[in-house]
Amino acid sequence: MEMKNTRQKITDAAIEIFNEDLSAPLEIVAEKAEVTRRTLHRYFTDRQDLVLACHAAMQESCRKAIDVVYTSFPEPLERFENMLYAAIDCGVKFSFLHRMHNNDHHNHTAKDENCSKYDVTFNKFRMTIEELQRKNLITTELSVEWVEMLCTGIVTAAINSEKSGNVAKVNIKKFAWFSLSKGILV
Amino acid sequence: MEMKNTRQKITDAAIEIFNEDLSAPLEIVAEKAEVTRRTLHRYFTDRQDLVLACHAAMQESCRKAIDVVYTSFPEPLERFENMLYAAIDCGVKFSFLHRMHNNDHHNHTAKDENCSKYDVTFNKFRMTIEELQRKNLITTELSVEWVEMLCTGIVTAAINSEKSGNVAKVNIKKFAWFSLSKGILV
DNA sequence: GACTTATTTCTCAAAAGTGTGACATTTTAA
DNA sequence: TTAAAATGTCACACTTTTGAGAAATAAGTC
Repeated sequence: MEMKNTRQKITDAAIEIFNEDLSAPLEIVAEKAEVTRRTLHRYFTDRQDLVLACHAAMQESCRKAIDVVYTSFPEPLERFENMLYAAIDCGVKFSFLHRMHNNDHHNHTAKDENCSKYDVTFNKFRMTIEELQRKNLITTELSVEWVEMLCTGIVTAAINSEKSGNVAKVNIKKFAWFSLSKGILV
Repeated sequence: MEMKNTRQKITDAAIEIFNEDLSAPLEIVAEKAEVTRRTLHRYFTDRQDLVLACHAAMQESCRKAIDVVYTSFPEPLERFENMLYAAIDCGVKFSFLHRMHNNDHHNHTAKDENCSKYDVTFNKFRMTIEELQRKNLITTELSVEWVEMLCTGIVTAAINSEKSGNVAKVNIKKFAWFSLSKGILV
C-alpha cells in the first residue's frame, strides 16, 4: 500500500462518517478506513486537520466535476441536466459540502478563501438556472433559490436511493432528471 | 416551570442538535434547552435514554400529523398534497427520523417495535402513492420507491429553505408542492 | 409562613476520546 | 535479499465527557 492511497482512504472514510455524525470518534473513522488510529494520526495531526482535508477533498472533487460539465455544454438545459448527474456522482461529498457551508455554526463569508471557492463552484449552478429562466426554458413561478434547494434535495434523494438499494441503480439518474426537469418546467 | 414542559424542551433541543451532530456533548443539548446538564440527567439517565426519547417523540409527532391527513382526505391527490405539508411541518423530526432508520448502523427490521411503528406511519405515504399510480393520476414511469425518496428530498429542500431564509416563508409549501406534483405527473 | 417540587450549583470519580513516543512487524521496491 | 517506508502494537499523559450525590436556591401551592 502506498501512501497516497491510505491518505485518500482515510479522507473518504471520514467524509462518509462525518456526514452522518460530525463528532464521531476518530476510532470509528480509522475502522472504516481499515487502518489504526495511530496511522490516521500519522497523516493528520489533528481532528481539525482531518476535517479540513475532507473539506478540501470535497471542494476539489465537486469543483472538478461541475467545471467539466459547465465548460462542455453550451446549451443551458443540457448543461443543467449534466450538472445534476455530476452532483449525483459526487454524492455524499456534494451534500455534505453544502451542509458544511449552510449550517448554523458556519459563518459563510466571501472573505474566507474556502467559502469563495465554494461560491465559485456553486454559482455555476445558480447562473445556469438564471439563464434557463431568462430564456423561458423553466418556469419563472419558482425562485432561483428554491430551484437550487430542489436540486440538492433531489441529489439527496438519489444518494439515499442508491444507499437503500430500493431503486434500481440504472434508473436513479433517469428518475432524478425526470422529476427535476418536470418539477421546474414552464 | 412544570415537569412536562422541561422534558419536552430537552427532547426538542436534542432532536435539533442530534439531527446535525449525533454525538454532540450533552452539554450542548442542555444549553439549547436552557437547562443545566444536571437537570437533563434528572430526566434522562443516559445518552441512549435521551436518544430513545427523541425517537419516540419524533415517531409520535409524525404519526399524529400523517394520520390526521390520511383519514381526513379521501381524494388521493389532495391527501398526498396535504401529507407533504404535514411532513414539512414536522420538519426536522421527519428527516431525522428517516435518517435514523436508514443509516448504516441501524438494522431496520419489522420485528423491532420502533421499526414497525415507523413502517406503519410511512406506509401511508407509500399506499397513497400506489393509489395515485393505480388511478393514473401520476406517472407509472417512476417507481414507488423513487417517489417516496423524492418526497423526503423535497421535504429536506423545504427545511433547508426555511433555515437559510433565502426563500420567502410563505412560498415554501407552494413551491414544494409545485415541484413535487409536476415532478411526478403523468 | 410552611411545604413540596423543580432547578441550579458545586463536587467528584469513572469513562471515553485524543495525541504522541518507542519499538515491532509488514510491505514495497531496489 | 535487503534497506527503506509504511503500518501496527502498546503504553502513556492528557482532555473532555459523562453520570450522579449533596446541599442551596427558586417557584408554586396550600
